[in-house]
Amino acid sequence: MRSFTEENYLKIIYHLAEKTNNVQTNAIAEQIQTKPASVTDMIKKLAEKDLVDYVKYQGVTLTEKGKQAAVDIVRKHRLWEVFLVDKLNFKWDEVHDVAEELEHIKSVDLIERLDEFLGFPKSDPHGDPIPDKHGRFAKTQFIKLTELKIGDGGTITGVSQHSSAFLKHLEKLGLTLGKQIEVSDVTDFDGSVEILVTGKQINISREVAKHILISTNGKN
Amino acid sequence: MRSFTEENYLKIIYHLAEKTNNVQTNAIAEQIQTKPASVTDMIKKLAEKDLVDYVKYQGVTLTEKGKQAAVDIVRKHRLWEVFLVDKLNFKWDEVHDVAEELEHIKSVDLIERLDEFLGFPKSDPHGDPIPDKHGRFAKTQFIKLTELKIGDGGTITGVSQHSSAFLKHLEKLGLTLGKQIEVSDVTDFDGSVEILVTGKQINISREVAKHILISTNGKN
DNA sequence: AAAAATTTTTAGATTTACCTAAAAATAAAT
DNA sequence: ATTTATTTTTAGGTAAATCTAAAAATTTTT
Ligand SMILES: [Mn+2]
Ligand SMILES: [Mn+2]
Ligand SMILES: [Mn+2]
Ligand SMILES: [Mn+2]
Repeated sequence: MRSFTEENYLKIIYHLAEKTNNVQTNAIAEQIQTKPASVTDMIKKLAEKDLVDYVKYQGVTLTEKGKQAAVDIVRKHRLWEVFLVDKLNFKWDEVHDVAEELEHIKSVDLIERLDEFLGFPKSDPHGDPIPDKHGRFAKTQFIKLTELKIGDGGTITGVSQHSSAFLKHLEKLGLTLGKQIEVSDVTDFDGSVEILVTGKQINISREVAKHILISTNGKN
Repeated sequence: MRSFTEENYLKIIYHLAEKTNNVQTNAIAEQIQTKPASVTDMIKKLAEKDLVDYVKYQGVTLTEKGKQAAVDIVRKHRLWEVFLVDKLNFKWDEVHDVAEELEHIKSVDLIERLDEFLGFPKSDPHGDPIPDKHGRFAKTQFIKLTELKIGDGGTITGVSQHSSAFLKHLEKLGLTLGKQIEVSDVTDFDGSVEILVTGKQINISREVAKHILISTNGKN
């Protein structure tokens, strides 16, 4: 039986490993809101259980077993988020914290039935892919809005920032999942991006654009 | 913020208090699967937080505040059970353990929306009443099947035993919530009860009959 | 009303997940 | 190649929830 805390560590390490191969102690500490010394303690425990490979001072990587466990938690997190949005009418900026709790409920049966009840969704309210029961999922092929050139277009299919403030902001701008956009200009001065969405011309800061993920129609 | 453990103690004390006014240390220990010494420690903590009234060697009673907290957990437990049965097609004997975990999820918003999603159910899959958001609920007026006399009838509206074994047994006998029954005989030898249900005559042990709750039609 | 049995509490440890402060290792800058 | 800065680990401690063994209070029996 894996503890609530162990599960959180595994998930955080998994997400950090998407960026850098070797995950550092301080990075984990920051994410998990704890001190580096505590992280070292927990890492030793996870290594003891063969969930991570650990070389002193060199950071950690998840073992196959650890990766499986982490993906399983990610699966639960995202399925619960779908449930909250699709069935309980939560907004996409309101679901993360509750899902953080729900993802630790233990029953396998529960999550399989929930998956079925939701119609086996492929992605969560933020466009992130939902692993199937074997932990498999298609690697998403999104590009950042900031990588588009003037004249390029595509569909908003994800976000790389899940803070409530950011998501609320996008909602207000009408930049939700599925919307078609086209880049009409990029301001030299501050790098802000002018885009065309649902017939309107709007300007968004580079900071915002950076976290909007686009799937191009393959036409560019 | 109340811990998982504190919540479990409050709920157990609440349920025990339905039987006896002053709840004893050993009774709590048995229910919570721990040792009396541990219970004493926790009781002191709960008393410190004004959740229970405690007199050494005299057991505990919930304060108004403690009762509120306990009823809130019971509400969550029962709503989740309804969700599992109505939406995820769990059987009534499969839901208790998962609900034990789900009842500790913290968001108030979540539970209000879940309540609405389920259509504000008044009772759970075992016939137990679901408190509303203010903790109010009608006191159920069931009688035990064993209290019926020969010729008396009524509707099965609850059970006072939630073990999977018991519930599966009832299911097999066709004794589920809502079924009309009538007592046709009581065996002198072992006190077993012969009942008429959906046209069939069946015999159930006194032990089983004791845990079946009946609402009479007021005709007796 | 004493003695015996039961229940409850205290005392002292253990485990898990943290912490702070200081030491050790690694990386970056001069 | 040293020195300096940063990162990571160790050492030693704390709080929550548990435990065992023993003491104290209460209840039951004689
Ligand atoms: Mn999330
Ligand atoms: Mn998400
Ligand atoms: Mn239950
Ligand atoms: Mn129930």
